Amino acid sequence: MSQTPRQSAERSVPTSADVARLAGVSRATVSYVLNNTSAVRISEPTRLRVREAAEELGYVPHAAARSLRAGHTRMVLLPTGQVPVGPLYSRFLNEIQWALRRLDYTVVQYGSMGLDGDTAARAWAELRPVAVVSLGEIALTPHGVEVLKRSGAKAVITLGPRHVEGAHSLVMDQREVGARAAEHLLERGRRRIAVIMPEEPGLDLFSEARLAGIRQAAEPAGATVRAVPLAYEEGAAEALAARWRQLGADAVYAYNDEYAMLLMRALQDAGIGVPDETAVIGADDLLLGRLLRPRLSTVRMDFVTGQYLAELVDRVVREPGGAPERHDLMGATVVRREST
Amino acid sequence: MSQTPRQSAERSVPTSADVARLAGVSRATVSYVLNNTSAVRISEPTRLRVREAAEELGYVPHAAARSLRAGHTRMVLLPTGQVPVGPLYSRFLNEIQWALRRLDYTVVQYGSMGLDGDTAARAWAELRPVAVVSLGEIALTPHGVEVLKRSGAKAVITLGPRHVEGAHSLVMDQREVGARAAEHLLERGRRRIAVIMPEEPGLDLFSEARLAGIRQAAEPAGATVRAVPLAYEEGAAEALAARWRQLGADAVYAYNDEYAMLLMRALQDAGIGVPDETAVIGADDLLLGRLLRPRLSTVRMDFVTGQYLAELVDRVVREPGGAPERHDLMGATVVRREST
DNA sequence: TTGAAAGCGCTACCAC
DNA sequence: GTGGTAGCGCTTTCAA
Repeated sequence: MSQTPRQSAERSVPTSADVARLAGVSRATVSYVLNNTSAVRISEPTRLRVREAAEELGYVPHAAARSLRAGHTRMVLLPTGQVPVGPLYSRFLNEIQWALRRLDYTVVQYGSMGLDGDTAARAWAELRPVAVVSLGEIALTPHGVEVLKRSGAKAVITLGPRHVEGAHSLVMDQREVGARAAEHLLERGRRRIAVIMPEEPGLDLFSEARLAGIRQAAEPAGATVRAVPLAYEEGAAEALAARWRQLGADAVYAYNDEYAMLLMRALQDAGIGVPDETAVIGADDLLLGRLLRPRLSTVRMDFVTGQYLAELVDRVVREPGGAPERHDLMGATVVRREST
Repeated sequence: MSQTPRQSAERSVPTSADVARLAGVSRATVSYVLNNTSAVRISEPTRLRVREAAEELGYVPHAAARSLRAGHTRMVLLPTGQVPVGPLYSRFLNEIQWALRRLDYTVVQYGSMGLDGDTAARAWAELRPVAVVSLGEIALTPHGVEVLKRSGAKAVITLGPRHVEGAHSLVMDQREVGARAAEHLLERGRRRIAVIMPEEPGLDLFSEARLAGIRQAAEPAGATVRAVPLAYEEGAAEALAARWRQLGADAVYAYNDEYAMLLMRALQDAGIGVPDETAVIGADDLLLGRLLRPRLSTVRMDFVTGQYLAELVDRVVREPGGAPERHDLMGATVVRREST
């Protein structure tokens, strides 16, 4: 045996060979029984003996060995990056897991914080997933997609602001969010728009795109747009509110409802009238946004459902031939409440 | 070849044998070079040839094959259940992933929604993780722990309300949270306590324990405790507020700050004074709780850090002999603000 | 310095 | 009905 011996003290992990020995049958038979292989008929007494032996030993099949032999896996890899972006995202994550499990895939989230796109892609490829669904937190490059496909991934699906060469991309153009917000603010007669940029890491992909959308919509109309960084802390919001009038803004788009609420409270405490002096709008339509007064206006996104995405994964896995598709699907609508 | 041939159309996944062939060396040499095996000296020209060949083919090693050969993995499994319970939890999840990655473990989150404890344990065991850190969303049984250990898991660590036989348990007794809240309310002269129980699934383990803690602290002191279900929706909160006076409560503990804020707003809109008529206290010390007026009182938990837990995992993996330990570590303190 | 070969656990082909 | 066995991709011992 070329392998170093196991630590003698502990009983070693039972294999199908152990089950076979205990049941007095061959490993093949064990495999047939435990997998209910229909192509082969095993007598009832034998089945029983095998099952009992497996039970007694606490046998659990070795997924790696199985997939090595099979030449493929049913693993769908969901890379996760920084902190989940919000409740919307969490809900989506749950949905897709549910839906994929129902389609008999094994869903594995793989934390990839601090890895750049190509390093991450390599790490994912080592696991030989049948599909990778990148939720846009890690920037997947065309090269990364290529690596994954070469490693056997049938489906590489990205959900994010941009199309990625070679992958099926669900393009959610976050600029839409900014554009809708800007149009709304313009309509309300505002011309000097501040845009809150979260200082927390990992949100850049979203916040930059939303800012760009605002610029595109507002500047041609003669409005000014100014990016203002803000950390998600009470003190930071207070400090910003204290110098708010110097900014000379008559409206603010605040990345999402959480930042918007934080800022709105600080503005109010500093004696700045909302919406009279400054209109405030967020995004994501969180329930909490309805609790402050005035109620927070927001931009709601029509997020793709997990069910839809799971079905897409399954379709592409079964029919990998199809050319990479690009779906543009982000729709965004303003929910006007009292803060604008 | 007993395996069904690959689809002829697609180029098959490159293996180390392909690399060896292209570089004109043996598979052994490829392995030495790519793993920088120090026990063996390979000439620089050979190294280069191997590296180039690997690069050209886009070779990525097969993790399953590697761990099958090695007889063990560096995978730490983090089962995830329902929706993350809150921002506290998300932060913790990130921390532990970071810390474990630094210790050279591969962190994998495995969605286990809708599986009961033992089924889930079996599914986890198939992956042969070196450690499992159960965050208490899935109820791990002593039998489940046994299955995992038999499958080679060196460390099984649970973080939850109860100790689990055979595992290292970090016992966070959520009753503490309820007890602190109750003591605080009693101290403020309240005697009829309502306890909001979320109707959303997956929170029972926490909410029930917190309720029990309130009962233990309040009832001996002559206060009454009444559980009141509430869905996380504006309408539900409104309806509850409308019949609030019939409940005859002078204080409410609302599971966490989000439910507390939702309810507090509804109470205020219904003309019920907070804290005069009804005191409101939440839990988790969310930033958002400081935005409403009156500011929300809350119970803050001293959560174990991800760093600490990662080090525990590593220690147990390296020294699996130690007897399962039980650490009681939940501390909870009231943060009094204006709502009580 | 490099190569041949064994074997990790499993499944599926083929022979009995 | 059941068993023998090859071989999935990889690492590592041993021999050359």
